Amino acid sequence: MHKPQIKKPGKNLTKSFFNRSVLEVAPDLIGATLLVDGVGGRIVEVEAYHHTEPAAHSYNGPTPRNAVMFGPAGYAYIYRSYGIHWCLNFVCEPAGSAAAVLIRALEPTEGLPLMRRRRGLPDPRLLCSGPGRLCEALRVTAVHNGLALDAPPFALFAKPEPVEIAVGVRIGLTKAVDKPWRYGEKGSRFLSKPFPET
DNA sequence: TGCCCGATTAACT
DNA sequence: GTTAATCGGGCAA
Repeated sequence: MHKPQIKKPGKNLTKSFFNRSVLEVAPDLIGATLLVDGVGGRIVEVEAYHHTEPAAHSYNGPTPRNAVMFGPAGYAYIYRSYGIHWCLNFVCEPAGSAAAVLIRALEPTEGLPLMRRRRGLPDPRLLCSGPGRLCEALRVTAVHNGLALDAPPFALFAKPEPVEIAVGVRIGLTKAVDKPWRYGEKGSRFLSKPFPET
């Protein structure tokens, strides 16, 4: 009689969600839920990249590594960072824009024991607070490069309610350092770095 | 072919 | 605050 209710964090995100300006999609992702094989949490920090600015991997045109960025919206672009870490991006805008959103931090909600084991650290704040960290916690690697975001192993749900957004400059760059294309949930304790107070 | 450096992290002092 | 770890992309030669 009582129907077991799967509590969805929000409505499923489709490819059309990503087929917009990367500067609209990026803040819209704050508060959305990202799961990989059922493990993940709420997105609390992202950065936008676009081929027209020199900080983007796509700035110098297509290569084997960044090919996915030049494809259609709604797919995962994954690259190796500093020879050590993996970083996860969502491709946005019509094919050829080579625009993407880097997922920088999650608030862990699903599969915490598994994430703790993968990370080897008990502190929930250190599970997904950084692009390399969250890829390790969700076990995202090159095998996910080019996969659609609206099909397993990915699951994405829109934010169920509005979120207060903080804006700042992107982290770890030497080029185009002044663009305010970093977005986060204001006051979140799961950011890779705090946003400077206004 | 060789060289430099990066959308990072953790373990140091 | 500093630095080692570690490797593929991109460019010069």
